[in-house]
Parts: sequence; C-alpha cells; structure tokens
Amino acid sequence: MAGLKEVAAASGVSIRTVMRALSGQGYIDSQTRERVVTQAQRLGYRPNLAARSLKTARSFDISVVAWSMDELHIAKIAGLEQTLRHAGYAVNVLLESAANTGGDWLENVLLHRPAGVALFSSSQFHNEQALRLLDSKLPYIVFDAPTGPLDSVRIDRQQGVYEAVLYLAATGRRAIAYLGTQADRSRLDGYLRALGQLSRRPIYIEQAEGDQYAAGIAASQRFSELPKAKRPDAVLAYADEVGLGFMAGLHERGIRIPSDVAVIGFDDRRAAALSWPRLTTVAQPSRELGIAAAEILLRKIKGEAEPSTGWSRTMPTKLVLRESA
Amino acid sequence: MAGLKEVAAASGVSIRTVMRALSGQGYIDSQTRERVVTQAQRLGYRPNLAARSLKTARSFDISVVAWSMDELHIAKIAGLEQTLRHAGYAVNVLLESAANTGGDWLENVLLHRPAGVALFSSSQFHNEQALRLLDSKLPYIVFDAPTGPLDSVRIDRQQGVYEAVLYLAATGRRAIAYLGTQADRSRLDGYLRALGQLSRRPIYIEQAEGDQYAAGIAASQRFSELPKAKRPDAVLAYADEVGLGFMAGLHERGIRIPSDVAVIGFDDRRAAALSWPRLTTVAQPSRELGIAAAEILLRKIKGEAEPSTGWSRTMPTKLVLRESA
DNA sequence: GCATATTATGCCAACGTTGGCACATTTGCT
DNA sequence: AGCAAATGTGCCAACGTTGGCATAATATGC
Repeated sequence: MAGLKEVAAASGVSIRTVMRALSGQGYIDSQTRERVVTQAQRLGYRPNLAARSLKTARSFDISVVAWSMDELHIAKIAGLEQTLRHAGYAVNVLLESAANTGGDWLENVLLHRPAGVALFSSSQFHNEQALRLLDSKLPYIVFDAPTGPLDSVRIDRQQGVYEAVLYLAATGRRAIAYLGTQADRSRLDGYLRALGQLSRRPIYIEQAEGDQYAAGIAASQRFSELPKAKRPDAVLAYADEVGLGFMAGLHERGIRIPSDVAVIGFDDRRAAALSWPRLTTVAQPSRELGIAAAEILLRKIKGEAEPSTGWSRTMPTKLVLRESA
Repeated sequence: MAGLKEVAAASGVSIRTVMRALSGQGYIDSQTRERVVTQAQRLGYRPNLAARSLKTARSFDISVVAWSMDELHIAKIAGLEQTLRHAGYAVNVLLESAANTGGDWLENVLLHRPAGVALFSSSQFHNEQALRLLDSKLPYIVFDAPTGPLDSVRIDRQQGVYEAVLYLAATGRRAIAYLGTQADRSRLDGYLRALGQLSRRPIYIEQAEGDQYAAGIAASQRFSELPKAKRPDAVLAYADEVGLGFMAGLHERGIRIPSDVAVIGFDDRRAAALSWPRLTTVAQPSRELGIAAAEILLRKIKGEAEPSTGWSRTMPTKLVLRESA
C-alpha cells in the first residue's frame, strides 16, 4: 500500500532521498537514512515491482517451461528456484501440455519478458522447437538437451551406466545384460564400454515400445524362457520403470532377486526406493542440476563472457545401492 | 520491442486508437482496426505487462506456495496452471523449504502483489502460518487445509477409506485391519464407519513413526508373528508408502498378496502402479483438485459473492483397482 | 577567507499503458 | 434543415519507480 511517496512524506524528505536510503546507493546522511528506513518499516513499504520493471526495462522473472510435470523435474525445479530466489528472481512455470491454450510456448514466454528461460527438454521440445530460443536472444538454459548448439545441463548417462555395469561385475556377476532400446545411445554406449573393458560379449534384451513397466514384464517373460544356464545373472535396465516391471515379472515366475538375477535401474525415481527388493539405480544429482542451471542462467543474465566455451555442463550420476543388486 | 507508440506511428493513428483496435473496446472503424491489427502483427507488438500492471494496479500472477515439491502436488499444480493460464494468469512458484532465504513466505508473496495465492498445506503451514492469509485480504485457496476457517479444496478421505473397506468386504475379506496412526482422524473414521456398518470389530496395526516404508516393514513383522488363524486377510494402509513397505515385508516372509492378505493403499503415487503386485489404492482427483482451486481463485478475484457459504470444496476419491486387492 | 572537493538532497522526465474527457464526424429522426 | 444520438478519434494525466542533472550544505586545502 505504501509507496516511496508515503515514506517520503512520513520522513520529511524527498522521494529521491528515500530511494537512496533504501537502495544504499549514493551519498546520504546516516541519520536521515535511519529515519527513512524506520518509516519505511513502519509503513510497510514494498517496492512496486511492476513500476520498477517498467522503468528499468528488465524483469526479475525466470520462466520455466516444461511439456508436463514429471517427478524427475521437481527436484531440479526446487534447486533452480532456491538459487534464483536467492538472487532475487521469481520462478514462473509454464506447462505446455496439449491441453493448454494452444498458443505458441515461446510467444507466451516472450510476452512475460522474463530475464531468462529454463526449458525442460522432451520429445515435444526437441531441436526445431528449442532452437528458437537462440533467435529469441533471451538468456536460457535447457535441461538435458540432446547434443547440439543449445546450452544445457546434462548428466553423464554413459558414465553412469558404465559404473553400474562395473559394479555388477565387481560383485561377481558373470553375464550382464542390457535391457533397453537401441535408440538411446548414451546408455548403450556406457554399457558397451564397460563390457569392452571386461572383455565380455554384450547381451541384449530388447525393450518393447510403449509403457515401460509393461515392457519390463514382457522382457521378463522372454528372460524366463531361456534355459537356466543361459540366463544372464544381472540386468541393467534402461529406466527404473522398466526395471520394476522386469522385477515384477520375475517375481511372478519365481525367479529371485538378487540371488538369481541382479537388477539395476536408471533415474532413481521414488518408486525405486519403495519396491521389493528396493531397486539399485543410477541417480541424477537433480537438485544440483537445478542449481547449476540457475547459476548458468544468472551468469548469462549478468552478461559474463565466455561465449567460446558455451555454457553447457555435464554432471556425474551416482549409483544408489539398494537390495536389488 | 514494439510498443503501442510504434504501432500507432506505423498505422498513422494515435496510441489511443491502437488501444481500441487491439482491445476491441469502444467505437472504432473496422478498416482502421484492421490496419492497426495488421501493423501490430507485422511489428510483433507485445503489450508491456509491467506497464499494464502498474497502471491498472492489478497483476495477472498467481503465487503457488509449497513447503516442498511433492509428487502429489504436481498434478494439482498442472490443473491449476492450465486453468489459470486459460484465464490469462501466470503461475509463480515459491518453494519455502528451510534452505530458502529464511524470509517470511507471506512477505515474499505480498512483494510480488499477485492476484491470488494457492497454498499447499503441510505441517509447516498449518494454521498459525496459513491463517495470516486471511489478514492479507488476498484471494487465496488452500490445498487440503485442516478443518477451520480457511477456504480450501480437499478430498473426502473418510469416504475414500470407507469405500475401500467396503470393497474389501465385498470381495470376501473377513478380517480387515487398519494400518495407520491414530492421529489422522478422517481416514480412521472412514474405516470405523465401514466396520460399523459391517458389524465387525476394528483391528488396528499401529504404524510406527518416521519413515513410512520402514514403518510398513515393521508392521509386517508384527503381522507375521500372529498365529495364522488370527491374521487379518486384508489391510488398509494409511498411505501407499506404508502399504508398499508392508507388502515388501510380507514378501520377505513368504506371505502372499493378495491370496493371503489383500492390501490397499492411499494416494495413488506412481510407485503404486510400479510395485509387485501393483497396489490397489485410493486416488485423489489431483488434476481436478487443481482445476477446482483455480476456479475458486478466479471467482474470488472477480469478487463474486457467496461469502456466507465460503469457498471450500470437497471432492470424492476414486478407488483404483489393481492386483494387490 | 576563499576556492574547490565532497557530501547531501531535491526536481524532473521518462518507462508503456490506461481511462477520463473532449472533440470531430457521421447517422438517424423530425 | 436542424438537432440529437451514435460513432470515431485524439489529448492528457497518471500509475511508482528510476536516473540524470542541479542545487545546497558541509568539509578540505591553501
């Protein structure tokens, strides 16, 4: 309710002086400052952010754009929000699911003139869509963008899988299979790299399309049809959901985990810690990813240089050991 | 980049006329309008929201405040966001976890002068905290507030549990136990109401404090120590996590689900659909809750009456049938 | 005591939009 | 033709903050 004007009147000084007292910039008598600050407090002065944005032609909003909200996004957003808020920015969420206005997402973002944008990559935003960020000249960061010209924070999937496979080998597993699709190279490459190092031949269990849990169950069926001697004794699943489905199918068929087969998932969804046995999995440092994204965004906003190196950042995963492996 | 001024210059009319052309309010020659609209399009006119907010003294932001992001919040936020965006509002997220600035959450909200606030109730925001919303005079809605003076959208937990128990009885279960704490009355009341109707005596399995999954496992231990004849053949768990822990413990002890014991959870977390067997559970209509909250907020903002009835809304749950019961 | 920094304060315009008001033009009616 | 109503357009002030500039008061150096 109270603006600079009211505070000025109450303290018997001009608006300009109130500004100086509150912003701490420029010369000001310390007694005057104290008097003004007291009055501001008493009157409950709150700067009008709209007026400030109008005048300074810059905003303190960051738009976070995602196709849909996913459990995996949340921790990232939390880290992002925390960091940005510390820096005085507010986080604005735009969910671009099909159900929404149908307007163009970027147009929607630009309308709000945010100081920056964070985009969650997904099949809907891949490249053609996301590349438009470059034209917009807005400071931006993309979560988990595919390799390309976009600045992005990513996790090292390849390395994550690599380490998981080595862990399985270290715990005495002889035949380690990869349950996934050929589409995602990074995970597959990690698997192949590890097997190469172990001088073993890869074993593929193809993941069916569609629902991942169902695909896991389907895979367990094919698995159980193998003669016992030829069954892998460890499976690295493309994602937690696949791994959980696979485990469910194994339970159904009386195959024991981890004694008969060890299973490792990927993502560390909450469900991985609530299954039986609890699923060992490769976790992303989600909160840290969010923080890293925020920091990049803030540096971009400040206009710090380093254009040559780009702003991408890849972070390591962490193997979360539970009972399934 | 282009403002009303530029569009006005390009179309050879005054700013005021451009406004009329674009807002569609007041008299305007249709040819002029067309010309102006064309120019606006060509120049990529985007209204300056800050200027608008400043001038009209109202904003089109809604602050969503939560202590932390939770899987269960997301779907609600999605529904909320969708509805609010349709109405021209943007959703602003404030996470008030301990890690944050330490500033007062309400102060933070007020600083942004949102058109309204949606608060996710939690132990941190219970009553003393949330009641301050009333003083703020801001349009607000609380998700899942405890019974009290606050306008809120809630689910009918009592009825949800009631129906779940009746379902268990209908499928031939004779001894239906309640695994939970005495603290939460609504669920317990639903259980008691159902048992009363069935003329059966309640069976309690006390849920330990702390981690819910662990509490479920602990409960399964006590359960398995009962002589077989005295074991309940159905368990209604306070929450999915408890139920999942309970199931895990039963697996460990060779007790079969659902043949020996049926288990029903509460919440329909994602993990409930990824367990083995998949957990039957009481689901909240999350998206609809979000939409309902948004609608209430919008009506409050519009200043529609009905102060006598309040704005609370309770919505029914839905029993999601899976294999665990 | 005077000139010159230094410190302290105030005035004013501007950001882009909006709404009140006034003016100009056209239409409809007697 | 005359007058009122309806239609079309423009001017101007204001929202609260900010930054440039000017002025006033005090301190510093000779």
